Amino acid sequence: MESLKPFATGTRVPRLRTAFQRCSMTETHDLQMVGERTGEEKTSKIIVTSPLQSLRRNLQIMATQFKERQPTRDDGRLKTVTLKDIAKVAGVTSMTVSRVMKGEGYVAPATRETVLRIAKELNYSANLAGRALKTGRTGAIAIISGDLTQPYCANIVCLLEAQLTASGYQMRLLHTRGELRDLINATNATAVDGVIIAGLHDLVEEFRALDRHIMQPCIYMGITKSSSGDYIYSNLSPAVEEAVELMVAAGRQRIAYVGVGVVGETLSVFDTEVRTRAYLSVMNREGRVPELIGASPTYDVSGLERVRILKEYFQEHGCPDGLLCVNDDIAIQTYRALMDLGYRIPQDVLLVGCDGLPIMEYFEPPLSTIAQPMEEICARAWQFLQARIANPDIPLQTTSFDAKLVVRRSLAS
Amino acid sequence: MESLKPFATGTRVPRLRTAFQRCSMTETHDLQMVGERTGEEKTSKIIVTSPLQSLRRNLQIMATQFKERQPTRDDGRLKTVTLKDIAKVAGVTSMTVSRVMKGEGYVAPATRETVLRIAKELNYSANLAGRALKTGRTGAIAIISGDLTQPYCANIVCLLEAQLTASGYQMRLLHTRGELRDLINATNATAVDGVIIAGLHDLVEEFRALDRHIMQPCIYMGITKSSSGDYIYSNLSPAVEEAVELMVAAGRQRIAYVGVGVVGETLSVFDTEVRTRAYLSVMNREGRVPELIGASPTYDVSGLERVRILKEYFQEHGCPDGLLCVNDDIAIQTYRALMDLGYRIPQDVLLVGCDGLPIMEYFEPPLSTIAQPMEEICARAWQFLQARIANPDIPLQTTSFDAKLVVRRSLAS
DNA sequence: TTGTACGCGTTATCAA
DNA sequence: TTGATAACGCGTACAA
Repeated sequence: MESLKPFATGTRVPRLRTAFQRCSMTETHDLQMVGERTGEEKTSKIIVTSPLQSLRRNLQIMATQFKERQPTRDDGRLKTVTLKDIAKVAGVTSMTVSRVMKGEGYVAPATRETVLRIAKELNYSANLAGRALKTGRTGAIAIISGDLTQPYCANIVCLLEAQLTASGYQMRLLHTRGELRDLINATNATAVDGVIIAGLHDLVEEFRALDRHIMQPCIYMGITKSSSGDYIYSNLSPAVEEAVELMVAAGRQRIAYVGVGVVGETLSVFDTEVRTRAYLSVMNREGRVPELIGASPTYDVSGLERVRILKEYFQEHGCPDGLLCVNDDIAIQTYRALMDLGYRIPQDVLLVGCDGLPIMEYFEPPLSTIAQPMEEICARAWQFLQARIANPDIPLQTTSFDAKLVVRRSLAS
Repeated sequence: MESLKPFATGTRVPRLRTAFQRCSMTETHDLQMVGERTGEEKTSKIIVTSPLQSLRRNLQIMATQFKERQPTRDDGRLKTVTLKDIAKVAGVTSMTVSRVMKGEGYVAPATRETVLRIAKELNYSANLAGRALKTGRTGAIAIISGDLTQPYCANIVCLLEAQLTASGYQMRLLHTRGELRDLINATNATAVDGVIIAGLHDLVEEFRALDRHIMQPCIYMGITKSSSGDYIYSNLSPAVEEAVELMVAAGRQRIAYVGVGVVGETLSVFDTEVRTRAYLSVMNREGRVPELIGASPTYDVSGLERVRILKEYFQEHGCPDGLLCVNDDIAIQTYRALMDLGYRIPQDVLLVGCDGLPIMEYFEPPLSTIAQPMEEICARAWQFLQARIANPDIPLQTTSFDAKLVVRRSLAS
């Protein structure tokens, strides 16, 4: 490791300690571009120092696609290229062009080629509004999801987006912080061919009570079943039970469940779901005393406030030696509370979350979690929805997937 | 703390250790619903044990909104209620109904009331395709964002969604893992009134080279400026310099920068941006030797692979005593690498990330970061876009916001 | 204050 | 293999 001198900003970096000194990727390209209408020529130099292949491929695209912006019409609206424009240039009718574009019906090969060339030159792209008006299909799917800032929801949206895009559909993301009624109305006002409801763990029950008002085919993804519509069910129970049994096997005495809701004479509705039931069931089977901890009275409480609540609880009641959290968010908040109070994981407390967030692995110690097979679930949801759209009268479609316990150091004593 | 007996699943929980034992929220509601066409009556009991007020409000909605699904037409398409349907019932023309719905033009109060009542009864919602076709406005905005599984992007999308929704616009989320060309094409094919480009840190330069092909008004949000279009600029330099100066003041000798890209004779394009420049500049000013560490040759490398690369680097070259990371993701990956190798933060290494992700605060020790004022940035972006849509010919709109260093324990020696 | 006529861009249908 | 026609639902322009 040689010693280096300081240098001014903007100068080349001489020699640095570096993990990647294998190759210098610098290349210079002369990029020639010709405007289609004006015939104007442009040349610009581009220096590529990037290993990302797509950049190099894009140089070609830039060269071939260079074109001026379309002129605007007198009324200020952008003049877009329509089927008729292409038809006029090609000397055919818009119907022929339509057939070529859709790839359906009989068109003479020569005609097809001409039309395609012109369409490309004019940079044609179909007006979806016109098509939707005629066909009644918008080629879009609404996704109703929970708060995207929850990585769990973001992940679902991402996976679904990949699915839809692959099938040539677009995604409309719906999400409201307000009344569910607004969400339902928004859904109906949104021109889509179908709806997927996902990641609304806390609201799904309420939502389902209103979903008769959604006019489009509708698929549920989640941890509750439905009697009225297609759904994908995530079965968390086996993994929850496995986690508790691991804690028992590790000799832990006081195994508690951290959830959302008010714990009173009756469990809060928020927690009368599958995870809580599984926890209570296995605790009963093991002859243990259940302990329910409310980290947050409702879902709309900030993370730091939950940390405060949990610290208060642990200070007042002492800390259990095994903690099962309703989701990874709360597991992370519990982690923070435990750290603040000086507890050690896993020596003093075992900790496990639920959702399978990748971030869990990065904490010290790495945090265990219960993971759902999200890729498969999302793929299946899209499959169900496509089938339902194609034929609204097919019988009820349902599947369930088992979640899997991911054991990391936070669960290994 | 009394001792408790186990109980069977599904029974009431007798008495539990609990943080919230204040109140039992159980209420029972009889819900009466009447079908509008059939006159059929339904009653169901709902038990509310939730503190979430919206649930209670929704009971009323359910009662008033109950309605059967619309019948389907012979051709299978869902029969939707149109302006004409309402007009027929109300004994007016569709134009009158249109005026009422848009709230524009003169309509007699009595007529308006009748129309509104009927529209509500028929559960009318406007066909966006028809409106878009006529007006050329879709009421939708495309957001081109990076990978939503990056919390940074998810946050932006969330904030923008709130902005758009508040203005009565819808959001179309565009994102491709493939060629940028596809993304551009998708943008044009998507019927939207405008585009916001955000969170494409790694690709924004490439993208900008192609953005002439985007037909709609377009706003950039990011850490690079543009000469050709409206943009919001996040100025990270002052905060980066502040972080380095803090490390210097703390007596740290070897202050390195962890970024993405290949470090060779020339810095990779990925890292020839504002953060790297600010780092190099302040190191130069302080008379220090810069050290650039490539955690990942390109952006599409998995987090765990980056951890591996970083560990390899630290094992080979030893560990710097101050680390500045290009973003929070990489800061978290660096954290994991340091933990695996037994380094202590902040005793052995000071660590700071960049993005202002909330999750940073939950690590032990809490990790410092550089935060952009995202709410303001997103609000401004939407403001710019609205202005540009209203009048495409207004002069270039630009603003810049300074990022702020958030000092936590990882930066306090 | 309300109505008539027309066209936005596309495609289904039928005719040639 | 291609063309003519009509219609999808809405809103602008103008007439009454």
